[in-house]
Parts: sequence; C-alpha cells; structure tokens
Amino acid sequence: MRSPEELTVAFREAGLKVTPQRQLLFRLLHNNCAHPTADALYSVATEQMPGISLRTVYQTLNDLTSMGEIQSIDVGTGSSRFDPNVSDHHHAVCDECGAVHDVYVNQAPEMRGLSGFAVADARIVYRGLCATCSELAQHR
Amino acid sequence: MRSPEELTVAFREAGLKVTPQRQLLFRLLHNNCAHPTADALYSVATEQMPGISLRTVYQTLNDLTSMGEIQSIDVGTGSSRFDPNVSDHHHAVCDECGAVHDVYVNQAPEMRGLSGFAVADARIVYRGLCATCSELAQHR
DNA sequence: TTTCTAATTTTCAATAGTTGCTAATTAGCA
DNA sequence: TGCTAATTAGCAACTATTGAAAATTAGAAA
Repeated sequence: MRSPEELTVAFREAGLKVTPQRQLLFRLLHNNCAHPTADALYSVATEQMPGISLRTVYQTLNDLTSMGEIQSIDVGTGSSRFDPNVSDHHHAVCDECGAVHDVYVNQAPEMRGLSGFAVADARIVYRGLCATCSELAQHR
Repeated sequence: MRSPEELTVAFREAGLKVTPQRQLLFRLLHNNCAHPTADALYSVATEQMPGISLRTVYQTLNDLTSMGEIQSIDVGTGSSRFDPNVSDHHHAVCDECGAVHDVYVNQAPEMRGLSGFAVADARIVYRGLCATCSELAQHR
C-alpha cells in the first residue's frame, strides 16, 4: 500500500474524507507485515485513540481493500487478515505460533484434472513450523 | 472416504454407534464431489429424514474428519466445505457459480523468501471461471 | 427377547466474526 | 463561518459453528 501521506491525497481525490481514525489506520498498516486481523488492529488503535470503534476499523479496512491498497487474506485461522503487500505472493502459516509470513514462488503451478477452467488467480497457503518454532521443537 | 458399508464396520470397531442419521450422511457423502457445506448436506438430509438436526450433521462431519475419512476445506467462501476425496489435491473455485472442483498439480511449488520454515503442507486455491461459466461469458 | 448403559441426538443457548442501520458528528468545500 | 455529504459510534442482527444438558437409542450382555 501507499504511504499515509499518499493515501491522504488519494482519499480526498476519491471524494472520501480523511479522518483521524483513518489516518491512524493508515499508519498502523503501513509497512505492517504481521497480517493483523481487524480485531488486532482495533486493539492497537484503541491504545492510541480510545473510543475508536471496531466498526470503523472494519469499514476502513474494507475501503482500503476495495481501493486495492491492501488485500484481505484468509489462511484458515478463523478471521480475515489484512496485508498491505499487494504484490503477487503467497503465505506461510506456522501451526505452532500462528504467525503468517509472505512468501514467493517462481511460477504458479499449473493445474491438472480440470479442462476449460480459466484461472484468474492462484493462492498458496503453506502450513508447517516457522524457523523459531522448529528450533524450539528440536530442543524438546 | 470408504463406502457406507465399510464405514459402518469402522465405526463399530471404533466403539462408535451406527445410527440412521450417520448412515444417511455416509451415503450423502460417498462419491460426492460437490464439496458441500454442512448446511447444504443438512438440506439434502432433511428431505430424506425430516427432523434430523443440523447439530448432528456437524457432529458427524467432525467425526469423519478426525477419522480421516473426509477433509474439511476452506476456499474462502465463508463456510467450511467437506471433501470425501482425501488424496493430495487442490481446489479450483468458480467466481461466477461458486462451484468447487478438485485439481491436481505435478509438484507442490517450492517457496522462496522465508528461510527455516518447515513446510508440512501446501494448499492451492485457484480462482477464475469454470468451463461452463466462461462459455456463457463468451456469448455476452 | 429384554435389560442396561454409554453413545448419540435434539434443542437451545452461546460464541466469534462481520455487517446493517441510524442518529450524531465532522471534514472540508463554498 | 456555514453547510452538507461523508463518516463515526453504538448497537442490533446475522452467519457459521460449538457447548451444554435432557431425552433417546444402538447394541452388548444377560
């Protein structure tokens, strides 16, 4: 996603208002590689702006998503996660600590067994143990 | 998954009872490649056994899943879907009609950009238009 | 065949995640 | 400074799923 400053301009150009709530979320999401859930963002946002509503967090996340600034991802952990990295990439989820990482593949694998399907997008979710957790597992 | 007859034996051997409700679900799932949701199965089950409870459907699906007879898949359509095909495969979802198809890949793609992650599993979800829907789209 | 009991089913309440609605507030143009 | 459409907060509602508890039942044993 673009910087908070650039988003401020983009929102105004789109006829959208730039509120303190939105600016806070711009900042919280920028360079955020933690793949936070709406609720996680709400918790952090509340520290800096007590009284901000979860509804507003959802609303802003949806706005940013439909503008293509962030993407909503579902890695099977129950709730949607939001990713400011909108480049073509995939995700690795640690089954132990739940961390979600961005990963890349050389080329999207070609699928077999289904003719005529026009693929628009392919998403891969890797599951396993992250470096830290597999280290810890070895010492047990 | 195994046949309803084989499952009947397997359930009894595991100390589980074989009820009419379970037998019905065994039959509804066997050779079912529609990737139904719990609710979809409940609808069909209700036709043949009015009064069957949605809770029982969920319970039986969970039992079958933990026995490894079916697998629960999440392709981002809101609710879990259940697949009696437990071989190593992936899924293609039509963005138009919502149909979910089983697909295969030659080899799981190797991931880059994350060192030390021990991959246990890789799941690919393709999105796009199925053969039928892309045909229809052409005639518009 | 009847009895017995643990497993199962049903019902209903509860939960998590998310969205719809509405009154009150506010950004930012005129 | 005033105005108005956009936004926020608050809360109800909704979907998917699970928890709990009373009633029922499969199936082993007598």
